[in-house]
Amino acid sequence: MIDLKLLRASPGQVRAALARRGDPALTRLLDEIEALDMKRRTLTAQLDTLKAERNDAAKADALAAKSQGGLPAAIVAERKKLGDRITALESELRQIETTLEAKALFVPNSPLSDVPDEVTVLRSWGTPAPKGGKPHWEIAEKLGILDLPAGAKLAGSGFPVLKGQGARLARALINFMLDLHTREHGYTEVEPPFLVRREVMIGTGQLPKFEADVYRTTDDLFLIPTAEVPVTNLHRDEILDGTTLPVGYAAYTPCFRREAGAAGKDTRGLLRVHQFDKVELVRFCRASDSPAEHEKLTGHAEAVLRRLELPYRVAVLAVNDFGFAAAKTYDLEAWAPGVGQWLEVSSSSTFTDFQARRANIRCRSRPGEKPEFVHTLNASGVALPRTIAALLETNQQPDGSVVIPPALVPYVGTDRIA
RNA sequence: GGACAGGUGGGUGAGCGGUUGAAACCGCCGGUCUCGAAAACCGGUAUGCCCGCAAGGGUAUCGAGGGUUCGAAUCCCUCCCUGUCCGCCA
Repeated sequence: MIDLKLLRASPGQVRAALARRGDPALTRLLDEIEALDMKRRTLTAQLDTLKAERNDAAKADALAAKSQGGLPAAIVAERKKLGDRITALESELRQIETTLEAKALFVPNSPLSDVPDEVTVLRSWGTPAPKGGKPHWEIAEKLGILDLPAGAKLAGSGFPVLKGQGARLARALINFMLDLHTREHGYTEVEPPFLVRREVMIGTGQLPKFEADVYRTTDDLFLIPTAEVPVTNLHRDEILDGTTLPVGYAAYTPCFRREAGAAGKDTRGLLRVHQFDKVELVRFCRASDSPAEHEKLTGHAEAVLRRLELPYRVAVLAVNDFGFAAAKTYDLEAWAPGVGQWLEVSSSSTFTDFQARRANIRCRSRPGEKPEFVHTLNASGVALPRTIAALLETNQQPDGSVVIPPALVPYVGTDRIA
């Protein structure tokens, strides 16, 4: 949520930062917001004066009513007039505030100043295998661990079915990742609801703008597109004790996304699906700590790929290329030699106070101090389908079998899927 | 799903339609006392918005949103949530 006070205090600065996102419609939106904010303040001032008048009168009337057993009709009429005026102005104000909020919810987060104009690869790890070999869907189909037609029969395209060692592999990855993050990175494991209320989706920024991308149930609950949604909102409307920050949560959930993608190369196999599993990392910290926290968080996601011995690279996304709510995003891309692509298996973002404002998550550094908004961050740690794709393609053998990386062997229960 | 009972500040818990942001207790912070601590005592302890450089002032908030009224924590309506019993069920 945009900071209206900041917009008021330094409109030039706010506009310049948002302009980098390259959306020309934003300027007009900000104009409207500024005008509404102005109206709101004028009206609020008027109303407060009238209400002060009413409160003073009510106190006097209370005494009079008690001693005289009632109020003169003239007084009652006068008070009623004042009351009616207040009611009228209040409904006007309410309408302005509703409109203002509706518009404000469509303003994206301001990118941090160190976000580049072009996507930039920052570092890479491991030695990518030469492009070649089979794509993961061919490997998996041959091994009988992936059944795309079965998924299509049940729910349509984009709903893969994992079978046998494939299902086992998915479960192994989930357990491996959760163990890593909870035991070595200090995260608290959470299993949240997979359906959430509308306001929860608004809190993290999926709504109101991206309603078309998410699934909604008939009783107005939404299937989570990521665990970020329920886990970040865990602390909505709270004032956290600043001395306990930062805190981190790790959550496994399925994720549901409609995002209608055209059929074709990118939608083949496991690369883009409507339902997938993911272990998500969410962190809450004080504002001053968030840049360092973002690096730490990204490192936690990287650790997964290193343990799995999957070559990857880290890129900082360009200013016009990352999500609505994010202020800065790193993508982790694992190399998949079969399809010959770097696959985005994790996105690591800092949201500064954008989500905290929407979800009203604050902290107090010391008792008695004014509460301030926390900063929220999250990263996939990591998403399963593309990781499985990279894993299968990287470790495929000439005989069609797939070698399991040592870190995963105890979880899969075998060192090779054949 | 059906029937009741409830939702008050960090917690417990009072509150007749009228100077109630709200008693009391607990907790927390500061102070006195002490070599230090405990105990005791004293004081302070919500958040948003608006005005103001500040000091401060105004206003709103008793689950949420509407309504009645000169005036609502208190009355009415809708919704949300919690508890208990019944039904159903992994």
